[in-house]
Amino acid sequence: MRITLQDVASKANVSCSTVSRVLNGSDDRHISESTIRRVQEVAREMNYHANRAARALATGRTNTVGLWTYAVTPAYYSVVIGMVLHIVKKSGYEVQIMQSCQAANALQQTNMDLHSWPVDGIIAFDNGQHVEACLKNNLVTAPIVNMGAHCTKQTDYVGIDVYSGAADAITHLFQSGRRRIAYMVPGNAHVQSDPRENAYIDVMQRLGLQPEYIYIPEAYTNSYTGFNKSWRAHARNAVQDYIPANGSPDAIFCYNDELAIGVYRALRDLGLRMPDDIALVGCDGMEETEYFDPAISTIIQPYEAMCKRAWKFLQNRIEDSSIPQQKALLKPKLVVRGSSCRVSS
Amino acid sequence: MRITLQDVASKANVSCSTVSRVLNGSDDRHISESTIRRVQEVAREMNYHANRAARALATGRTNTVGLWTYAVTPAYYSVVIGMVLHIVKKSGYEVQIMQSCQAANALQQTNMDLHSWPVDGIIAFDNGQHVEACLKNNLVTAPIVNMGAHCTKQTDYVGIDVYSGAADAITHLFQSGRRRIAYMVPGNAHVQSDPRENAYIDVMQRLGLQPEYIYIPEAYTNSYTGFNKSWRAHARNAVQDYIPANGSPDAIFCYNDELAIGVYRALRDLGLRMPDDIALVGCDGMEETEYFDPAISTIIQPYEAMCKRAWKFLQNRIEDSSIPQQKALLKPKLVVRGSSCRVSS
DNA sequence: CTGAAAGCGCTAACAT
DNA sequence: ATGTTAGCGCTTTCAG
Repeated sequence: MRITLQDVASKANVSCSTVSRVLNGSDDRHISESTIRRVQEVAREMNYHANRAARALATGRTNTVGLWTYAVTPAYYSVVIGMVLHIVKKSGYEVQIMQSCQAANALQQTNMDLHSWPVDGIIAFDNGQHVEACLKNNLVTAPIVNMGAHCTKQTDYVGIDVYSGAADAITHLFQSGRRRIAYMVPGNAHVQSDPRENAYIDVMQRLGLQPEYIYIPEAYTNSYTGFNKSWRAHARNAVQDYIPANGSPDAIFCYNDELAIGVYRALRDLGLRMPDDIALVGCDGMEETEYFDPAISTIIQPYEAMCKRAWKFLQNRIEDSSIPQQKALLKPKLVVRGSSCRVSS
Repeated sequence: MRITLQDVASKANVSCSTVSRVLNGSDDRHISESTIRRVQEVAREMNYHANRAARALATGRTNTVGLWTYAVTPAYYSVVIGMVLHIVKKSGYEVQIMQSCQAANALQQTNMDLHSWPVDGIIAFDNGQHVEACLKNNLVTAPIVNMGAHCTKQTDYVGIDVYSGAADAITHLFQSGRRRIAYMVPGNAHVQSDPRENAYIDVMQRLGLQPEYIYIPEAYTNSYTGFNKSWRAHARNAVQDYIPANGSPDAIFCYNDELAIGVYRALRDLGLRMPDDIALVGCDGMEETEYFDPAISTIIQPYEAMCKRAWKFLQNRIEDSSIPQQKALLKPKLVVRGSSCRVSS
């Protein structure tokens, strides 16, 4: 069977408390060098590893952090998930992924998850509203760090200033001569009061231009799992319908890169050339945007820095819950490519 | 604090064993209808949820399954991960993701993971070799179901017959007049004895054609995490170097779609037209392949069926470890698009 | 510096 | 049909 603390203790001729102390490196107690060495050696040669369940029961801490994400899809979500797994596991924690995209019962689901296997802390990615709802309903006792473009300010957070990135994008389009600049956005609830959209509205107004929306029906984007048809397909369909009916804008700025890729394909379908006939800018910095021809302009988000910072914040908070609120705001970066500008490709 | 079984028991005026029995629905015991109803009601109104750590300690089962994957990246890995999470969580299990891509210490890492929080079972995706290594070293006691194109036959498995898909692809290229058909493949260890490659070798030989390889250096693909430059970039570079030096093949068949996308871009860089000058076929069925222009031909894998089947197999095995080996082999499907054929797009 | 013992919340014999 | 009790493997007072 599995090796227990007792097994190690017997073999090393000490009590299990001693083994526990050695292996956890408790500082307050002094243990003789020789005992330490002996115990460590025995533990290693027996290939001993503490049973986390038992430890969790004894300490009340699970050494697990929850990762809240809207979905797990081959887009920026998975980039962030991969990074968080990598970073957090290095610190000896496990990661438990919770998807909040089953919109209808998200709260209830979260409630279950939280109660069944209490986590020591939560990293929430782009889920400000969900976080606020959980807080309001007293669902969570574990500390939360919120990160991404849609952060609540009620917790520690590592935000990304998408507003500035989006403003840069609109300005760039204007400066390269575009006037009819449309914004493509999913109509679903989880993106209410989106900074990209606010930037779009503000900058368009300042420039004296008329906002123009291309919507993706809420129904399509509301329950996005690996099983569904993706946002790309819906974006493609939307543009295929929209442009013949309304004529072509000079530029389309998209809520994210998945949509931009769908739009890209629709424009090719319709025989419109980028950047000559129409300019295209996405958002998020998904790597594949660079592989289209022309490459698709986008707003690159500093995901790695964001994840590392968030985990640092969470560790601080777990260690001492009384520290003042931790805040950071990272800047994304507009990358102009061939889809919106004749210069580069 | 958290609600315990005892709290519920007190409030319902029963013992905790009764509560436990009611909530777990033990069949062998009979409990009065009224008690059942009362306990359930109290539990619900107190928002009681069992502590998994305590349960795990008592039962020796964690209600957690390990998901072994090579990496977490915005490619087919994340499609599969999203599906597994979805499917497995619905059965009340937690999922613990383990990445085996840190090649050097994969075994050691796995060893640690396995011992620290024992899982009830493991779903291993595309990791046959790693699975075999773990088996050989007696690292695993939990049952394993291996799924994907690289399965070991030593466990229950849900394989995908990529050999046939790849053979179809080569045949298709030949039939549309291609003769110099190159195969692009990463040179790293985790794909030794790959069915695609075997199919390539066999079919080329049968057709009397000379195999031709475009390699991606092992160093690049060996430690693929979210932090690294992706395979796409390496594929692009490889082709940018290869074709000027060796002239252009009539067709390139790629180990996966990420590579195909990199190749796509390199061909555009070099001014080569698809499908006129050269044909391109990828493998895996990543959705974005459809959004390039021309759309990239690929081999679509039945991921959803695979995941569901694998979980079924694992549940069977967990329930009764003595059942005979469970095997399934699913067929992928070649999808011919504009990158390899003038007809469709 | 080390050991003994209580207890974390739950399940599963074993009683009744 | 329900209650009592003995652990599961670990941490952590409290003794010594």
